[in-house]
Amino acid sequence: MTAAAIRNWLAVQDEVRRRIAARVWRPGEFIPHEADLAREFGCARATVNRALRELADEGILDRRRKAGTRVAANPVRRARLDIPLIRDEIEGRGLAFRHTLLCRETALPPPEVRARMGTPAEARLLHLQTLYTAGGAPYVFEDRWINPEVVPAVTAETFAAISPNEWLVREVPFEAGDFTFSAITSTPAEASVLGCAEGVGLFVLDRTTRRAGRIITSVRLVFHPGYRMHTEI
Amino acid sequence: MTAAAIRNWLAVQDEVRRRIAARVWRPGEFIPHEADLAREFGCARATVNRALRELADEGILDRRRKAGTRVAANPVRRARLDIPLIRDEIEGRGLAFRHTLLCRETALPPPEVRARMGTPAEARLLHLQTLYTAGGAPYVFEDRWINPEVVPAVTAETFAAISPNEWLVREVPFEAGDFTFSAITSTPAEASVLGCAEGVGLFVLDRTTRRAGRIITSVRLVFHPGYRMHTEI
DNA sequence: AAGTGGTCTAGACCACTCC
DNA sequence: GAGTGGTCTAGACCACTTA
Repeated sequence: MTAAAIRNWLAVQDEVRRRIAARVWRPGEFIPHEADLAREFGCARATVNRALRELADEGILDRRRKAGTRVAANPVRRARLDIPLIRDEIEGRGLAFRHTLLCRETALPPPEVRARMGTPAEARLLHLQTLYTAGGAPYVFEDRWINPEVVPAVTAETFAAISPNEWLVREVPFEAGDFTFSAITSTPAEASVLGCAEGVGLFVLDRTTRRAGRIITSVRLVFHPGYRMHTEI
Repeated sequence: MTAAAIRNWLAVQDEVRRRIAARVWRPGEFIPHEADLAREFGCARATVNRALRELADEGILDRRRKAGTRVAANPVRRARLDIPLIRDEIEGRGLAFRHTLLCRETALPPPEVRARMGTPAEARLLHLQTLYTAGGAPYVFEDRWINPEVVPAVTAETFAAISPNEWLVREVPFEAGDFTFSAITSTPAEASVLGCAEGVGLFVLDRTTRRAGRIITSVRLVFHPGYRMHTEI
């Protein structure tokens, strides 16, 4: 059986994956250069480059100029998490979405929020607490601080018609940020808001978002018991 | 002020990001075609293509043949989670890594594991329970089921010298799988293994991995209290 | 049917890094 | 200094989708 030419980048990628899985190329070993593979597969070097570049992005290959390309010795599993709008997440499950503003004040943030947001000690921030419900049942409790100096328009918004989550995505699109996932033990306050028992494990997402180096908002989402976040690789 | 030519794909991407952030191109709107942008920026269409393709991968743009390219209306935040080897994670924090096998048996899995793994009702699987410690303190408890029909070599392995986590990554590289993150309330058994109180929230990662359509292993990782998983965007 | 993005090519030059 | 991957180009054809 003679191998057919491998002329498109997906086929090249599959073949490389196959060779790694079949131990033709072992973890830590160098694989042939782009030019050699292009000759072997009967395609252009750019095609091989695209295939290998994406495998390197996935953490499967390790590439360095001059050194060459090797199979990653300690493969990192790289999962991609999609974090949708809360409204989309709830309505995507066929449930009715609703948000209720529990608190809207301008106040001095607690020290840990101030540290995350890097604001001066005397800076007052907008503080919003919102409960999102799915089909009437508490879904997630949002505790958010916004820097009005970075987003002045926020001071005029009541968040009656639109939730803070949606308003910010619409008003401040495509910023950078960091995410921290963890678990907490519910306090009496959280138990009361989410309508669950005190002392149960809750899934938490802390997010801080920046634009042009300035921190816009810092938010903690505390999900209802049993919440799961899923992804595939 | 005259705009300089934008000739490399990263500069093109930055400029597109800038225009979206500056509301030159608004969510839901079409942006110019690749050919027009290439002319405007003074670069090749392939350069624009690479920039726009990656933005589409990130969920920022929505591209369709014939229709064109538009700014995503409901931007999904897409976070990338790196899930390293447990050893690397612990040693990366400068702590001593150690694993202890608490259980190694061949048994009938509980129904939920059997459902996840799609094995016949009478199939016996290898069951491993392992505690991983960081600097002597419990770090994560691993409860794993392995299908020996898919990975026959596993029956000969004692996991004394190498942890199940590392063995599988080394033996079965680069497979597909799905991940579920959640929070649980610690049971007495988990509290005892992890050396924490009963009834606290613990971060949990459930993972099922496949190769060639067959399910290799299903694992639950229960992390110590206070564990955080972090990523940036 | 036509227009858009998706891809491939052959060649070239550049940037980085190891020797 | 030399060799590798990283990128850009100009052109071409293809695949998909919408009008």
